[in-house]
Amino acid sequence: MATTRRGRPPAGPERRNTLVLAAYQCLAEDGFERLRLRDVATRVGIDHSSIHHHFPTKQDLVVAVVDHATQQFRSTTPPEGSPVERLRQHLATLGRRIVDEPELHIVLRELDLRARRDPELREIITSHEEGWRNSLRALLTDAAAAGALVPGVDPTTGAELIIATVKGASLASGHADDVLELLEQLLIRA
Amino acid sequence: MATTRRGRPPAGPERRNTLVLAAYQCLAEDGFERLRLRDVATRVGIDHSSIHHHFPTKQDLVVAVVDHATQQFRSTTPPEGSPVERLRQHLATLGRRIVDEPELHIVLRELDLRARRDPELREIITSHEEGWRNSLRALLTDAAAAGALVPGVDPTTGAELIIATVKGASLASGHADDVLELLEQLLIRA
Amino acid sequence: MATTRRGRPPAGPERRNTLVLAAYQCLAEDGFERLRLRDVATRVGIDHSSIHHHFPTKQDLVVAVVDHATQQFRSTTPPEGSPVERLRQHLATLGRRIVDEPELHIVLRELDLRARRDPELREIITSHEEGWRNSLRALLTDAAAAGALVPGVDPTTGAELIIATVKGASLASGHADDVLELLEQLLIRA
Amino acid sequence: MATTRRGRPPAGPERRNTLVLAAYQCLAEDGFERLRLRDVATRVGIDHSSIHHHFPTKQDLVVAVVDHATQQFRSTTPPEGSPVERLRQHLATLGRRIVDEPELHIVLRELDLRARRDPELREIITSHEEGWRNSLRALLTDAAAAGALVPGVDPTTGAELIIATVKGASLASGHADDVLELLEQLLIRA
DNA sequence: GATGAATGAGCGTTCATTCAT
DNA sequence: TATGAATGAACGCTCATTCAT
Repeated sequence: MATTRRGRPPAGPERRNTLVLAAYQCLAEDGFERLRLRDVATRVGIDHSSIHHHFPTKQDLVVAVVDHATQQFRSTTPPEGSPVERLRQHLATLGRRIVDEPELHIVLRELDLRARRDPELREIITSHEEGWRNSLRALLTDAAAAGALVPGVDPTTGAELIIATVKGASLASGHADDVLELLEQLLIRA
Repeated sequence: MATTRRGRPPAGPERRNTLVLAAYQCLAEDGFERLRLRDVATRVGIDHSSIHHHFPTKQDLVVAVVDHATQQFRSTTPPEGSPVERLRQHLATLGRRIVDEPELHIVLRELDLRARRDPELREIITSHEEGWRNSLRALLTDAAAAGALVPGVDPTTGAELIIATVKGASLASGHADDVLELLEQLLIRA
Repeated sequence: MATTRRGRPPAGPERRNTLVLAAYQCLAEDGFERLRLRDVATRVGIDHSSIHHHFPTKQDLVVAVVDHATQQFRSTTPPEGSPVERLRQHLATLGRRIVDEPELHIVLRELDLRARRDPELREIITSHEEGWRNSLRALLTDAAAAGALVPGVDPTTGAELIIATVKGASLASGHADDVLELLEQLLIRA
Repeated sequence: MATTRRGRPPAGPERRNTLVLAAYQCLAEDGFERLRLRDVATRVGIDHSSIHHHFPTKQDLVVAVVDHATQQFRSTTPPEGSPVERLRQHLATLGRRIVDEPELHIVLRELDLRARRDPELREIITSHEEGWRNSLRALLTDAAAAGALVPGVDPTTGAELIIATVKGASLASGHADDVLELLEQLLIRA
């Protein structure tokens, strides 16, 4: 019942995931501009032409990376608790992650730009972002109803502000935690 | 009264600027990933090899584009008036521009990502951003001294917050004006 | 009984050697100045980009050609017999070959000149020539000890003289055999 | 009567010679393979397109370089004295020059190879070499008639041997003087 | 004469993709 | 599945040459 071979990464259906992860890391390190199937293959330890057995085209691999990245992000979305507390934790978590592991958010920013010219990616990215936006809007609406928000904050625009700040903070990742903490203070009633 | 134009594209020393502008537009449309000297040349109406007469390498052209873009941005930095008014106008101007002519800020975001791997670009981008940051910090410090800011806003972090939000807003450019207006309301005492 | 040949050029691991041979012939015909990967590829019947599958860079192919040429030459170095007889046969063989198949020696002369500016080639060429030089020196020393040489011939300088004459004779290949025969007569006691 | 301008090389008809000299030096340093009109122009201090005012094509400049090089060589051909003495001095002069200023002979070897594929150069080179050959043949004939030569040396083949050795010695220029001295000793009766 | 701008053919190299094994 | 060989379009860049100024 040998489930994993020695040394070499496991072949079989997991190979797909390994490739996605490798491509994801390549993207984080070198950007779309220098994303090469050969590099991805080298990272995994297989021949570059073998990639096409798992992903017919480069674009298919890219799409899989987008799925991976958005799922990674989804795991950071609001947990349980009061609306204010959930908002607080959401921003705190994002701030910490951007500082500690900037790769995910860098990749997401690469994808934001790429999605402008790539309809297939745009659809995935947009739909994912829409989920995030709705979640934030609901959170803000609830928090406002509970009187926990600074008055005059439209939940829709507030959600947009949070999204923009998180995105921008991930481009200059050094102070993302401080920036998002300040944003939180400005939004939530003392 | 064009005395010399006859079919050929208008040569002369402006050719360099024309090329920079064309490259800038290519970058805005297709991103770094698909920036091709041949496309830039076609846009200007010359042979692609002629580019090398003005810019020895592609990188040299890219650097010139970075200079152009940062200068374009600089022209939006705070004008005259009271600190609060200048901050207000700065954010308003940026919001309007991001909505009306998103290209500049898209290009700047491309450059942010590219600068992560390109030391030459990083230096230019960093130095330019440092100027912006200092300007914002001074503005916030003055506004705070005048008691016009919401209390508890550290000027340094505040500047960082503004930068992050502007950058993020330029990636989802649709509501940049609303987002930046909200940020302004949150920062400035009613 | 060709079971697999059908139109396509005969691939397989010999492709590398085929390419080296083709490059060698191109070099003999057109010189370094006009050595083009596209010409080499055409000669072999493959696309020029395929060369890079076997030789990452043009220089790698050139190095392989140098190895080929020096090995070709090595097969003409002194065989068995008395020192005088071996020297005689060596010069006779070289003279005949230069007249009959001048390409090899033309290529070697191209390499001599190229090696002046190419350290990688210089090392190979120099080491190969050193072997030849030592072999000649030993031959002359033995022949002198046997009293078969004209008196007053220093083996080291004698080896140098032979090398120079062979090289020069290959540039005006018409009379190489006569020239080398005369040299032999001058060196060896009647 | 200012015959020469300050600093800059003199324009006018001497510009042609300056260019030939510069091209000659480029050729000595980098070989035909890397002979670039731009480099020649830079050396002279003018724009590369200006070369075409003096030499319509690159080939024309090359031809002029060939003329220059062969003339340089001609100035080393036998002077006055007895045949044997003239032969001696000829070889001694050549040996010394090859050691002291190898460039001329390196260029001549470049030309030997290039002439194989370039009919225009071949004609010049061949005609020049024919002069040298005849001169050597006459020298050897006279020396033989005077009983100063080792017996059994056919003047024609002897001339060929000298030419070959000089050429070959210029490719491994280090010991050219010793080599040619040995050749002289072998040819001339003690 | 000399220059700057432009040309266009051609170069070595890259890379996603295809396909027989 | 995986590989090695091959493809072909495209790329940044080079360089002799042309030509208006």
